[in-house]
Amino acid sequence: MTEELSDNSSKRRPATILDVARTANVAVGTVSRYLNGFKIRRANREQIEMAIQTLNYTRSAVAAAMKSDLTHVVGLLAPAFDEFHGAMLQHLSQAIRRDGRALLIYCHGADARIMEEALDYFATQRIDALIMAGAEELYDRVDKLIDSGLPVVFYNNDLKGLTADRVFVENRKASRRAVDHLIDLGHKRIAIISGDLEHTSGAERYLGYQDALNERGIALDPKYFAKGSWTMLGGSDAVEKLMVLDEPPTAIFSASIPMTIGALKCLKENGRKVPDDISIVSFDDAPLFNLHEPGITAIAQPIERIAESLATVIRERLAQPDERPSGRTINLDCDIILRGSARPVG
Amino acid sequence: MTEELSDNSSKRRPATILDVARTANVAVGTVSRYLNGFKIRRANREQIEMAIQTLNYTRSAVAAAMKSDLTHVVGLLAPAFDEFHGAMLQHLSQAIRRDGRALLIYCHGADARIMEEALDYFATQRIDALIMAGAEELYDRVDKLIDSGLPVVFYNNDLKGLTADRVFVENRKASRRAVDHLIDLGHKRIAIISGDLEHTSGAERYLGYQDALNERGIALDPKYFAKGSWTMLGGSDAVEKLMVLDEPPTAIFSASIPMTIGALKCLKENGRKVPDDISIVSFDDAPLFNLHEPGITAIAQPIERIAESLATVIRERLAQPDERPSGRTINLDCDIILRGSARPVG
DNA sequence: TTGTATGCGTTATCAC
DNA sequence: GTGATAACGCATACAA
Repeated sequence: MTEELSDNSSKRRPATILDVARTANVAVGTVSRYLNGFKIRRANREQIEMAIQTLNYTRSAVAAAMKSDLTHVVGLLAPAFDEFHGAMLQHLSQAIRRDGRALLIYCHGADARIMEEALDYFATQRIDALIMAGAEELYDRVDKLIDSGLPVVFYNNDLKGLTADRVFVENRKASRRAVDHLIDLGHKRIAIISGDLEHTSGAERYLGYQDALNERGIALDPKYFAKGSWTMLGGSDAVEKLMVLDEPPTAIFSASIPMTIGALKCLKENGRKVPDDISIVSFDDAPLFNLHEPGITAIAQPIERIAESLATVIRERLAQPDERPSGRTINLDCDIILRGSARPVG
Repeated sequence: MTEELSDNSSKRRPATILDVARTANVAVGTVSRYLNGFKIRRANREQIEMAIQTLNYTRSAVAAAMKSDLTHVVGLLAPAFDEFHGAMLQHLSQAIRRDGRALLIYCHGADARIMEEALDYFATQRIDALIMAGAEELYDRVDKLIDSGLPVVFYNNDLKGLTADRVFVENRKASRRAVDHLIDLGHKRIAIISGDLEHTSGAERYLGYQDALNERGIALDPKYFAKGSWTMLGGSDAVEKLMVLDEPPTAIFSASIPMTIGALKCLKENGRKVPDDISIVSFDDAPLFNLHEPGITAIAQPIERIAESLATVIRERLAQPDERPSGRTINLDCDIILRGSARPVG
């Protein structure tokens, strides 16, 4: 009975805008106006500030969201948080922080069921925007989400046909440059450890590989195509197959960090020296690639600029809630970092 | 004027529980009960399910949160998303997903101002629980948060004196084992590249270093203490100082991955071979440490179990909202992974 | 079991 | 500028 009154330390409900209004002797509207940065009478402002202090008032974003339909939360659907996604997340988080928002993250580990679950969760949570790598299986559901008014931004992998913003890197161009580099060094038997071709980034990296070979008059040889499925295990399996070929490749282009690591591991276990026995170039750079002996020549995505671009796109989209144009696409260039893992053939 | 009616594709407001009730010819209460998994009449259930389908209804977590005071969102305040935090985040995210929750993340980059900003943001968002590494500067504010009823879980660094749950690893014991290993190999001039001693994890790792030396009768020599401040740059600076000593160390214990990388980089640039010229052991393991030549002997934190423990602690705490006991502490053991970077002295 | 009515903490729309 | 009041969408106590 007296419980509720006596126990005022642990379960006391937080002060509301109403409490503040009462304590400050003003109307709730006035407090609300103050909180939202509108001009109010000076005397009132001081009263309100004092009341907020004494009551320890914190405005409830959830109640505010009911009216404004804005949660100040941005969803991020990502497969994992490896080197690339970790770095990306860090910069992204810091970038949208400046707009008063934060990231609500869902990690799906390439499981389609979890992706759908994530979409449901995000829909329920009424996030302001969604950042995700496209996945064909999700077309209908993402379409619905977009249709319901949720701004979506794709990165890494496209989901074509949907009205959304997009931030990508020039996968094809960069891959071509990487393979060009190998050709420049005299390599002709160049293998690719490819990501999933259903992913646009996987497909484009393969196309870049193809471009380079075509342009330099080197015939595309299917036996030098090894699927690595983006994973470390896939990378080592791929190298395993490549090594037993009659004419094994003299150089490898690996389409991602985990696959590169797998490849290096397999090479090492089989006593193949990089770059003496075989050259390798990796798409995506890792801090330790520089320290590895030899240093791993790699394509570096401009992670910071990707994050900045994502933040900018979202900021601008959310600043004009009514517009719904066809969506913009940003394409960022990558750098190639020359280190020791690729050397002249022979 | 007719705008609102004609434009029913882009701006149509989402269906509410009320719409569902109307379409299904039942009362809102019934729909609510259905949504929350209570038993209702079969015919009604079918009507409701159909209505939800046709109306494309998605329950609003924000409205629900107003009543229940539960947002199903857990805050995570982290300094960065490097190897350790990235892996941790991934497992944590997947673990709490099973409880229907997701992580709202704020990245502070060791900036106290941003940490406070994060706390404010989290308070406003009415998260269900907060996971964070302790930081002395935040004592008062976190205290207030806890006092207001927010369950807090500390990891990595403690913030002593607060009533909260805690999930840590045995930093001291593991560090001692690492240094023991070096002593076993005959090293006597063993340096530590230390993290920040204000952080409990930094302090404990130092204590473990000290324990090992003490127990084996090796005098603690202040010139072998080098502060690395957790960063890569700090790591290389520390090694720089160590190398110009009259009697440089024959072995180094580095208290974190970035510092280890910095140390290796500096060693390499100065032509010092690991382990021929100097041995090194790292606290925290990285995937590429295995590939490095030589492999880096490292202490591996049980990241998955940390994540699981955090998830469990939160699950249980949230299952008993009324209890407010003194908080439990979980201490997890680390593994030491022997590779080639430490070898007998001489 | 089901329907009704009220409250959760804000913001926005009015008159004043 | 300010004060009163009506939503926002859901959950729930209570009556039926």
